[in-house]
Amino acid sequence: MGAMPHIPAAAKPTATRKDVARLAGVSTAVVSYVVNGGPKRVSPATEAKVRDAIAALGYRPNAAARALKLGSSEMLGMIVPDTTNPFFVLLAHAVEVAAAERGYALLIANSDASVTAERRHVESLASRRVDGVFLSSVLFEPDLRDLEAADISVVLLNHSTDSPGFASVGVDLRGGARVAVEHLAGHGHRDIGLVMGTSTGGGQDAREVGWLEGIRAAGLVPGPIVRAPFRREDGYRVGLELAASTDRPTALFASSDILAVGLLRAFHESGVRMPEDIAIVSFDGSPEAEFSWPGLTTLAQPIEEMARAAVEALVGDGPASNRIFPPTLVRRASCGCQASDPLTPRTTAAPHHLG
Amino acid sequence: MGAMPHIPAAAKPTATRKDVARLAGVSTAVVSYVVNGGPKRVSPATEAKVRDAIAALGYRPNAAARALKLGSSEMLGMIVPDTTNPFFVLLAHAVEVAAAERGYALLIANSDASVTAERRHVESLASRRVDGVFLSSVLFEPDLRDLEAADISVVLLNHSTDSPGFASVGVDLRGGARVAVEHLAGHGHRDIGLVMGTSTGGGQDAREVGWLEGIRAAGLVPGPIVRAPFRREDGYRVGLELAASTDRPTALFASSDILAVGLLRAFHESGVRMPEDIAIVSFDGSPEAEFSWPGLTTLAQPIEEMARAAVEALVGDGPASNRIFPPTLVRRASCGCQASDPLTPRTTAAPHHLG
DNA sequence: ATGAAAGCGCTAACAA
DNA sequence: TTGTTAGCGCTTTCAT
Repeated sequence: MGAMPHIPAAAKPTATRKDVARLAGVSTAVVSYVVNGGPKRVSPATEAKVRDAIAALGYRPNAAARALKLGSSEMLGMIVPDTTNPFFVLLAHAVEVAAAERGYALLIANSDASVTAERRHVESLASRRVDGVFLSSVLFEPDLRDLEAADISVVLLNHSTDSPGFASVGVDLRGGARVAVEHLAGHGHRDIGLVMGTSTGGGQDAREVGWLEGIRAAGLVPGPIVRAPFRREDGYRVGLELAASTDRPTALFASSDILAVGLLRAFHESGVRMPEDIAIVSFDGSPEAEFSWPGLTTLAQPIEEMARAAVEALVGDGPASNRIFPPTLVRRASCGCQASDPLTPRTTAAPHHLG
Repeated sequence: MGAMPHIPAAAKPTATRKDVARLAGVSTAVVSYVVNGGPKRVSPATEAKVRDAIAALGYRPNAAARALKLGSSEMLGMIVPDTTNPFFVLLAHAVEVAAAERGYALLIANSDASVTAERRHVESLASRRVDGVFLSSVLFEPDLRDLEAADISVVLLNHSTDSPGFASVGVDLRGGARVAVEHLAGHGHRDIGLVMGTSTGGGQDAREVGWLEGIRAAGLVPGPIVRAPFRREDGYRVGLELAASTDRPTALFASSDILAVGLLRAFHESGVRMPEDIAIVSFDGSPEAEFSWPGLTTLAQPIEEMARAAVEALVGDGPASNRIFPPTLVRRASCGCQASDPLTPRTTAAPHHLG
């Protein structure tokens, strides 16, 4: 306990509902009615007495008891695969806000891209009887058995393939990638490579499909594909290789901002100018893309909307659905759009929308 | 519940401890003993029977019931002021890991630098009967009354002034700032400015004190002080002003990496070269400092250690203490240390440690 | 409009 | 070594 900030002598045992009832001269049921605003009505006079007693005692309902009785903890869980990636961090924060709006607290667990940790966390969340979990899984095809067994609802967050029977919220990876490539082609590029993030599960990432579609649509030949884990340092590593290679493409689509951040750094060190020597468009729309040098043209994910949709899917009462949101192309300097590269204003003016 | 991923027909009511007891042919107490490993011993044979029953039923203890009985939720709360700042995000993650090591889940709440939100979250955490909270307050002198009233332990995380009676964990802001300035002075700079982040509460930030100390120690005259909120865009804004000013200092100490990231961007746009025209040292040691261009020399906070110490302070049994950790100077290119600016290896070799 | 009381699932003191 | 049982604080049905 060493951390108590006050003089222990003052420690009064936490007031319970019974104490309030006694002080207010009513039954415990009545206290419940006023605290919860129902299910029965109470007369204004008694209500006032109860409120006074609550205030006098500093009474605070015990969430555990409530959860036990109700069978609902009014908590939601979220499993985040990578706190090193600002995209997930922003997403988690947005979810926390959206959940709070509906009275739910959020228990966040980081799986750090480990399947074992993911399972362990599912276990812990199930035990805590969360009312549902947002799973941003490492796996392409996440293992939902534990969740099923525990009879807890899931929404797959950041999942972009339609999976009948599951609720999911994601972004249109394929369409976004395609827009990226077409944008680059619009700048006159004919040799457009792909820097693709690799994830744990198998399965092909839709960004790769979209990239290829964009290439085909522009009547081009696919440029080189480079693969690396979704981390800045791996983007850096492959950037160094790309910079040194003799048949370097003139443009690159990077499947994530953090990969692009690594590329930027590698190209700077190698004296490869952007966008003159190589143009880049990336994916996510994180703050790092905005403040990098040059600013990264990126497909911004509508994080708040996705978070809201996910919460709705989890605790709302619509049917299970697969919601796919379109990303927005935010033009900055890395693709060649802006020569002077002024900072993108926060309130993005008239962005290009997909779909 | 539209989000259920399985065929509802299969939904079996969650097994309780009583079901396990029945199936194993023992009493509920015995089940408790094996689940909790005590307080009584059970024979290996019965233990096996119980474990089988648990597995067969997919039994999972109900944390709410346990919390109600024990008066402890085995959850800790953390109030984070700004999820836009990677430092806090990393810190929260480290705390989550450290807490998990001791069997605690972490309920994270973002106050977004709002005092109202901070209070609301304290309220909610208190109601959920968390066993303690980590408070990274917006306020210089946080308001602990609610926490006291709720009789819940607190450790002030990211709090660097000694406050008798409170447990706190922080970094040596003053010493770090001083090292930064001395390092810059060592590079020959005589005009060293300060870009200071402003926070909600009053009170002087120790980094400002340290900066001044460093200046004095080097026998210099204080350079200009510029103040801005702790955000990338504000760093950018003041960077633009600094770039345009006629009596710009030759070096800058920025009180946070994110401020420095904004400065970097502004200087690039303005054609101010770093470190040639202006050298920069910042504070925190976030990944953004590592991947920026040029790489930022920064005072890295020992986040994992701080997190561990905070958890220890909250749930360990030592006396309340004020732990101050020394930051480490990580040399990169922004101060003028590295001409070629290769990426700092992850395993920082022989860094300079503060006393 | 208010009250009495059962019971949510679990722990641990006490009994056997 | 194992079993019985009294609550933890709350919600809500069923009386009054």
